[in-house]
Amino acid sequence: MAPVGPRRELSPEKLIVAALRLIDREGAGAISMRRLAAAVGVTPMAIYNHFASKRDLLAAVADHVISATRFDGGHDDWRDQVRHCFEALRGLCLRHPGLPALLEVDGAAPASVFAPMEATVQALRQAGLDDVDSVRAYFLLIGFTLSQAAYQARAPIAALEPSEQNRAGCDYPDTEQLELPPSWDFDASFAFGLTLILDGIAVSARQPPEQKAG
Amino acid sequence: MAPVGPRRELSPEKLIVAALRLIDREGAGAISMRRLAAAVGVTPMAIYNHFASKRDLLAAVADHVISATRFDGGHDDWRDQVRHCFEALRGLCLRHPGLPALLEVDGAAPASVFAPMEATVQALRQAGLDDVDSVRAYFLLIGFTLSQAAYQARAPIAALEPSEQNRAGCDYPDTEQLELPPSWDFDASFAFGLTLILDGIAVSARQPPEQKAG
DNA sequence: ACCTGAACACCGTTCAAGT
DNA sequence: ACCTGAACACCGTTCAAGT
Repeated sequence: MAPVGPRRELSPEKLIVAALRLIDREGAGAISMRRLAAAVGVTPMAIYNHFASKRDLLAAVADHVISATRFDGGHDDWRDQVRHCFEALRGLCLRHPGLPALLEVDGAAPASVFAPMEATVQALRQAGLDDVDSVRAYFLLIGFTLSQAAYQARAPIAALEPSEQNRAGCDYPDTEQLELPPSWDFDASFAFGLTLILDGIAVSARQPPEQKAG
Repeated sequence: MAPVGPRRELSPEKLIVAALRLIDREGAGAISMRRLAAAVGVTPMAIYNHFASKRDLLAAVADHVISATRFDGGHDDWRDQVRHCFEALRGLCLRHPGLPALLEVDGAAPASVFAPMEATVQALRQAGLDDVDSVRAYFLLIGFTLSQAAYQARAPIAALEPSEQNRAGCDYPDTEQLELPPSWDFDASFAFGLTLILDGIAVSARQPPEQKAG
């Protein structure tokens, strides 16, 4: 006889994975204790043997996703380090479109939000910022990255894309007359913002901005 | 006999004002059709005579707050213009702490989010950015402003402030050893970020950064 | 046109049992 | 230790009446 696996068919890990799949597939708003329970074939109250509350469960889901990622790319240049960190975070958000909304839930932002902070603060110190300015720049970077990702995740449903038909008849003449491409390039928009912030950090740290081609 | 006022004691405006007061006092998560109805002394279903859905109501609340604000300060310098615009938006968020959360609700971000866009795009054109980069910079600015305000509104409840006790034992040595003041100065953090972004825009536009004292 | 009351299909969570 | 089932106090919204 092969030794049987763990008798318990339910576990925190199994719940986390099922919750993440539910969130990725139907959005962060679609998850409920009852739907998650049904998805793993169990009674809603069974979940409470593994998590004290829905909030705790969501925090664990966020932590599971974030702690599986390395934000420190081991780059020498502080710009490369910061770039790597927030491109990794953005990649995470694109693969798990519910993640930004998850981190906005009160108390669901877990200790793991300090992981990208660690990598960033190291880099910004190297750039010449002091402790307080490093944390300030970190909040700017993470706010920018998460809001862009949340916006992108919402865009297809909420029709918030700055495309032609959303701006038509909005009573703001300059906004209406903007010449924008028919579909918004979120990748380019993120790259633009990240470079802009890095240039701003360089100015704060009295370093020259990055060399530009052309 | 003085002419009587409108016979109708319920109106969209009355509902909007009551909803805003409820949101300001108990947070955006505390509002429900039933609680709002009770607050104005009416049956929940009476609201549906004035708004098609809860989402429509929340959008109207956000619109009411935002459209009462002038984001264009009429400044000549593009930096002053952008500063004015986002300081006004931030002031709005501080007076109505539920506003950032409100704008994150799917579809509740109303046409009025284009009001700060108008003032910003005008200024950024003047700075020398093209249409696409102006919109990109606008998204950066509004994402930064709203995320900072949301973070600040959440901080007292969610204990997310980067103060000593929240970072203790978080397994990230550099983060733990940061020398930060015991209470976080959100105003200074916002000012830092705004200046940093303006400097970054200046670099993008190939303009010299702002002159610094000292 | 505007408001009510009952009802439907949901929530998160507590509590008392079962094994 | 772990799971169930019933129940409580909520949701947003539909529907049929009332005026």
